[in-house]
Amino acid sequence: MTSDMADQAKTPVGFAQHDHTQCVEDALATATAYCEEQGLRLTPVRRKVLEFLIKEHRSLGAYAILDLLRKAGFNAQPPVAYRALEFLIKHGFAHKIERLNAYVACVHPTKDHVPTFMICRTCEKVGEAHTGLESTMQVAAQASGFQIERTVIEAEGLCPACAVESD
Amino acid sequence: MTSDMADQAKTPVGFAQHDHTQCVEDALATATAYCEEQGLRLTPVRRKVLEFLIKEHRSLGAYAILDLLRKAGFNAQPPVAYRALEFLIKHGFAHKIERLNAYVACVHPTKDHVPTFMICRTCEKVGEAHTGLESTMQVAAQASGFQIERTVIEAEGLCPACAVESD
DNA sequence: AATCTCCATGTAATAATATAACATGATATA
DNA sequence: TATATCATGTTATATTATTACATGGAGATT
Repeated sequence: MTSDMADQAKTPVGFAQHDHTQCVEDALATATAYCEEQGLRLTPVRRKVLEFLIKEHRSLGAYAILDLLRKAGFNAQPPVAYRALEFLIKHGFAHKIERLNAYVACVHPTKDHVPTFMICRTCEKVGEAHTGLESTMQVAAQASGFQIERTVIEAEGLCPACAVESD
Repeated sequence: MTSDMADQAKTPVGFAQHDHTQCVEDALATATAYCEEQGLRLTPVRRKVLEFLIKEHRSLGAYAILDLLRKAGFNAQPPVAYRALEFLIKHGFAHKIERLNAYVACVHPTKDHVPTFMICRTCEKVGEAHTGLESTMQVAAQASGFQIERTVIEAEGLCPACAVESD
């Protein structure tokens, strides 16, 4: 394990302090470059949805995204939002939080990984960590002959800031 | 770790062969006894819903349960099913599978635990294993100051039987 | 026994999340 | 330009879940 990975496990992005403007720009730039390189079409709707997600470190429901799209002038119906999300998820720019039926931007898109989400029940921020738990799961699964194709790992509780407040 | 726990990790209940009639009876008896002991009311609807869940080693959606209730003569509306499920989950007799928005009976009710679900995408059976992953998550969470209150761990893929078929 | 309280259930209405199906439009390439 | 492919527009509807309020039933208190 590199020290960089250890850092990630310790500080789920989203709770840590950081230059958020930069964070948003970087993520959009990365996505743009990656799509260019892969011949993927980061169309206006898709880009806009990604932007909405990156701007928050919270998850957004599909209909919240739809509202934002409308406010941005995209006179959109549900399938528009769902299709954009489908694209973003498929190519690793976003994840679905199953516990919330909602969506978040991925903190390090384009890399294949199994995210562990930490969902704050108070401020609704969502942090993405990488704990390597999936390898343990693989071991357990293989022992019983189960072939894992996708893994959902989500923890719900209090983020550092909200935990302090509730003392 | 006891050898009993190791066995559980290796054979998620649901995929292993077993005497299912006995399995159902035992589970209902355990639930009945536990409710008696705790002063909980395992009413007809609640008991029936638990029975439906135990009979399957698959998850059932709330509306599937509702249909079964109706067929069993319970002329029921959605809140009836959701309230029964709420009771069963609260007291450890059932779990919600977030990935599927569906519900399964717990394989060893009344014990506090963090289940790991293995969901077969073909036959839809759901196995419940216990991998101890939550302690690893606790460590990762504590390092960043996050307080975990609830954990969702679900893997989706092919169960042993379906994996063989798809070869 | 009457009444009270608590919990559970019955019922109607609606909210929130998601998809199906088909028409139209845009882009790239032969 | 023709054509194939992918993306979007649009309507309708499916699926999952909750709110709100009325009714009922069992045990405790008087």
